[in-house]
Amino acid sequence: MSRPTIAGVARAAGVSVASVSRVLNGLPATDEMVERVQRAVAELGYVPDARARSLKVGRTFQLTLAVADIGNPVYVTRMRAVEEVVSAAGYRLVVTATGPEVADEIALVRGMARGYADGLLISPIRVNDDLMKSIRECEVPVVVVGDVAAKAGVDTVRANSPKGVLLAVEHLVDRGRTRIAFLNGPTDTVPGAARAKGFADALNEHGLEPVAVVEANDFTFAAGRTASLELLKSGVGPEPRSGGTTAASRAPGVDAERGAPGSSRPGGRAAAGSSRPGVTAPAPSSRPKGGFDAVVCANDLLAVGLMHELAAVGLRVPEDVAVVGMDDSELAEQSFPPLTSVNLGSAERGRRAAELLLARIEDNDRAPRRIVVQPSLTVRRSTP
Amino acid sequence: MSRPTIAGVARAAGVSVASVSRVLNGLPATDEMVERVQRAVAELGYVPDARARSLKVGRTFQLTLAVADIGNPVYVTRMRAVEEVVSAAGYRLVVTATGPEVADEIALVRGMARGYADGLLISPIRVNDDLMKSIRECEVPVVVVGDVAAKAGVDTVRANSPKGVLLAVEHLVDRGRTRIAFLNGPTDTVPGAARAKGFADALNEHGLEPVAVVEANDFTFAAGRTASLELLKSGVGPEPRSGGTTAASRAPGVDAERGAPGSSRPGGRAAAGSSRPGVTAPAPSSRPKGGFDAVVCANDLLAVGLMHELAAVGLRVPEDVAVVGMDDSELAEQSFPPLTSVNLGSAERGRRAAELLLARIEDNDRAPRRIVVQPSLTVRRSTP
DNA sequence: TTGTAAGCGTTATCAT
DNA sequence: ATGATAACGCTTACAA
Repeated sequence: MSRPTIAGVARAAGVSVASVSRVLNGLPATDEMVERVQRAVAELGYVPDARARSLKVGRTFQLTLAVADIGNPVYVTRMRAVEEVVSAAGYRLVVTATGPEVADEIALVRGMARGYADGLLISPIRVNDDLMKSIRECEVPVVVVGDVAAKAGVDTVRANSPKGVLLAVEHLVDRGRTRIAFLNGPTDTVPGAARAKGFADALNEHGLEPVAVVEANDFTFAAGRTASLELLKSGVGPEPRSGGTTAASRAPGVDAERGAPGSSRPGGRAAAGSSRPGVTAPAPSSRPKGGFDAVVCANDLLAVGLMHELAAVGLRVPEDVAVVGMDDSELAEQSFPPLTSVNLGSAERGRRAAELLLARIEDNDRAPRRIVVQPSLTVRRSTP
Repeated sequence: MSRPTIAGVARAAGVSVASVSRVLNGLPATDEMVERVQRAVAELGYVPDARARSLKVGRTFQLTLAVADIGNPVYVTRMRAVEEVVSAAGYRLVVTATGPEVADEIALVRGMARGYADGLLISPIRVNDDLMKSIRECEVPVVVVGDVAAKAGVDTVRANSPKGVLLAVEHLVDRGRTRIAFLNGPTDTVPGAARAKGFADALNEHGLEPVAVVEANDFTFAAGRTASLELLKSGVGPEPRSGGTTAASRAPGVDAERGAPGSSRPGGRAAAGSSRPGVTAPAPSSRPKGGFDAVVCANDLLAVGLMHELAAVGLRVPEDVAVVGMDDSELAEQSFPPLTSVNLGSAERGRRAAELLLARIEDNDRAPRRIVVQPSLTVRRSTP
């Protein structure tokens, strides 16, 4: 026997389907009616069909959260926050993973027209006009978490990345580090571009020259390691190229634990650093002596990748190199040493975005809002 | 103007709704018909309503993956694997997070009757009869990833935890460690119980006595730290209680970096260890001298938590204490030192489970299958 | 307060 | 091959 429908319940209770529906939806009915219906429902184990219901009422009471990479720990914080406000409002949250491609995201946004959910929360990594167009034309309300053009006329909640990078740089300067490198993610992404600019501005503001800027292929641990290798090989390592005692020589018993990939390179490549693909170093004349003593990383995964490579060549964090990450994800506290990280308000952004989405579902005519969440710095042990 | 329906397309194309439906579903039609319909569809930007469709055909072409804790990195591996086979089969994967409570999971399983999806993939942390009952009675096919009673008559894909623990112990013994402690998660959970038994058996097989068994409140990083503190305080630390030179005294420059919580306890509590809640230590007579030189952890998060506390009291991994985790999640390679971990086949289990689910959707009468995925050990640097 | 019936957007059956 | 029409399971006017 198949699943009971409202008709079956009505028959079993000896009432009309309309009455069953009313009781189920808490509309006025006599006590006896309620009683009879509830008994029948319990007896048959009836559960209303959400599809039929939503087909009729035009709402699914589901909200979709689209994330590009479930593997990034920054999303778990966000998901938890979103889930909280969404379920408090009586909605179900469903999470779907889009790939890293813009096309995947466009397909997802377009697909919302199929009626899967009443609204969409999306944080695009890469953005182009087609994506913005599909978002604007989406059948259901969309709020985007991330920095997209204001003219888009869509609700957004974004972080203040430049300010975040500034906090990182200020903290480092505060702790006496001025030879600062930057390990970024791909700059053809929204966060990558924002952070690149933020870093340039922040250094500028402090009258500093960037020691090196490396761009990882992706915002992942693996990409972070690869890029860090480049950073170390690029000739702007922390060892001074002439005399001076640096921390590196004071790290006994740590640097010998593993073959140090960075140090097994052919010697004398220092000068070639700036011509390496993916690595941008200032002209030798303006480059500070002694390479970097601190690295700002565009996210925590990259930072952890970097710390692994630093350890591999016997450099200590924070003594030799201070490292600060961004996102302040769970990984930051789990890493060793625990990572000083810029909290870009991932949870807060999720919460606000969810609220915006709910508000727009209530009233689709309200003017688009653009919320920006301010960053803060969580100091842990990866900086002095 | 609202979303176009199939009727609108029919009108625009000057044909019947039935014809539109046919063209859209690839049923036979003249070239001209196809042409006209497709033009109208493109013109109006028509997208079929999935709810109406699934109401009619009885299938949603969506599959639900329920996870208890999105924060656990073991799930990202699993999700990726599941997503791959599911989308290859033309289904959409939606992920929903249940809480840690059995009640949440029961609610979710029951809720499937609402028609959200065609099948459910669930890995319950805690299991009771009610949950199994709801799974058995679920309106849609369910496959459970995890170890549940065979009599349940449901498709399952499980890991071989005991074998996994055995691999860990064998590896440690192989590397000369015999004073092995166990950091487990809650034993009222499925994996917790399985791993507890596995540890006892594994030690038995090697003629070893457990040095200590600690049970964390949860399979999380935070719980791992708390429990590790207990492990260290319980009096079965690696320092010998009488004479002898241990590794702890050979760790210069590492142990002073942070106030060592474990060592600030009131002295002379060693004997009280076995009476501490949550800590089970063998009777003093049978306890090996010198405490543990290795710890097996029930998952990677617990292991990382432990490593933090070990570092805090100046113990080196793996020199002083070898640590092995379980799950071989992304965190294992990201942790420092990289964690030797038992690969319980998380991805493989996800893949097989998804296949089982698809097969059962095809044919609901097939006999329930119980697949077990064998573990392997990934050796990294947290063991000598 | 309760029942009857229309209709949400599809697909599928039946004629044509 | 195409068109009219009856479901799918529910909610909601409208009538009684």
